Amino acid sequence: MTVAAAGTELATRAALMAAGERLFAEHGLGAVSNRQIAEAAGRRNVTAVSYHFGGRTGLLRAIMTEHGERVDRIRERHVRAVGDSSALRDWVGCLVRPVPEHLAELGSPSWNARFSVQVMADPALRSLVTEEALSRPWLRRVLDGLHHCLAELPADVRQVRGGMGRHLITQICAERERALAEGGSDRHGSWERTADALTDAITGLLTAPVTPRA
Amino acid sequence: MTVAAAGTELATRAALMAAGERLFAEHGLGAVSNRQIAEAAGRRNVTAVSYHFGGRTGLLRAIMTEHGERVDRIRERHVRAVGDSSALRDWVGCLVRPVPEHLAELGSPSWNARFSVQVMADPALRSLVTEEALSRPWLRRVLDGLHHCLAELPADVRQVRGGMGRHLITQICAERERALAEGGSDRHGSWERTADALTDAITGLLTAPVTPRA
DNA sequence: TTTTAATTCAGTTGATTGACTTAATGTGGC
DNA sequence: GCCACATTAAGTCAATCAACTGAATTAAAA
Repeated sequence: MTVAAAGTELATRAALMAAGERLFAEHGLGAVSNRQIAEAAGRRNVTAVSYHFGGRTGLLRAIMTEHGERVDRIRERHVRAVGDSSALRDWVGCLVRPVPEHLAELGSPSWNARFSVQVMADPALRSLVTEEALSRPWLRRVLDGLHHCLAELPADVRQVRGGMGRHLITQICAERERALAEGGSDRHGSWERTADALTDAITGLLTAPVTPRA
Repeated sequence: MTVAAAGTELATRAALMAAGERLFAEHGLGAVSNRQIAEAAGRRNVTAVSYHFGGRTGLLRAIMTEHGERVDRIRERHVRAVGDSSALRDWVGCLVRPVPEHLAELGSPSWNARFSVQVMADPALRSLVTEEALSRPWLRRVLDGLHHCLAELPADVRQVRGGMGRHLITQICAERERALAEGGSDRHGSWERTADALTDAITGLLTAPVTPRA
């Protein structure tokens, strides 16, 4: 691959990824064909997705990886900032904040949060998401920190509540993204307030008293 | 429509609804055609969905309505039991418990929780779900009760946290349903424990302290 | 300039889709 | 026995899809 050729290739790849992300977020995975993505990306070659990504799954994976890496880089900063804190809220912040901060960086309208919801909802692609997420080292570090703070919580409860936190981050960010895209209301501070709201809620959720089993 | 004809029609309608619910839950809305539903329902008439429900949306609506009514009937019992309690946890219970109880009644494997996630995830059908949900009188009654208990919470926070509760119920029940269908582990008590876990978590989430805006 | 490889593109194939049409089936009412 | 009607079946239709083919285009390298 030559340098300039790489340049054009990357331009097309990026255009396909952006178009795919947007269309998937707007209409759902099942309602968008590879043709529509290529056309929305301004290519008259309907096989562009197949050529550049080997197929639909390759495109999805590329989109997820790009955002996943950027989010993990933000998360690294947060982890370094909290050091070895043993305050639960610090670690919840490390879990939550990178996501809305990333979305704020993307500007408005962003599509990534809604895209993620679509991929998560697809029974065949579900595993792809968790696999991709758990490959991020700084996320794993945060999960360790949380685990440490919640040592006294029964293992099964900790497990379930962790899943709740994951769902909350994904879904609430998608909802806010949707609201921002539609209403276009106060963009400044919106993501910060979302981060606060999620941190509050997830901290409360994790520390809630456990009803003893009957 | 004659009586016996109605009998056969209902059998086919029910078969189509069951098959559709299962296929949608397993593979996602976009991956299942009306033909496949008819075939899975044991009909060689590929236009059965169109004939009985007027189309895909009609089938989805019928499935949602059926379960929605049954859940609301369970919720009625819970509301009558708590009376005019002012304890938050009672009202959270009224919100949460009807769903896992309904799923427990359906037996294993059930598909409704995963089906609901699929419909909720579809950008075009989202409104259909909330519209259907808010048409249930006992759900509205519960929302009033919750609102009353959370009067001191800022309106926007109450709004967002209510959405969090909704997502949690939907997503966690779907996850448990999936686990039950795959692992088939201890079915007895599983839904009860899910109800407890959700009630604990949502109560904690709703009562968490609110970070003041900067 | 010529070569070379990456990329784009138009066109084809075979399968699948939802919507539609028409005929066959079966059932209750007369 | 016969009719009217709801239901099922079977076949057709145009549209759309992903995958593939081979030619045209592009631009760097020789």
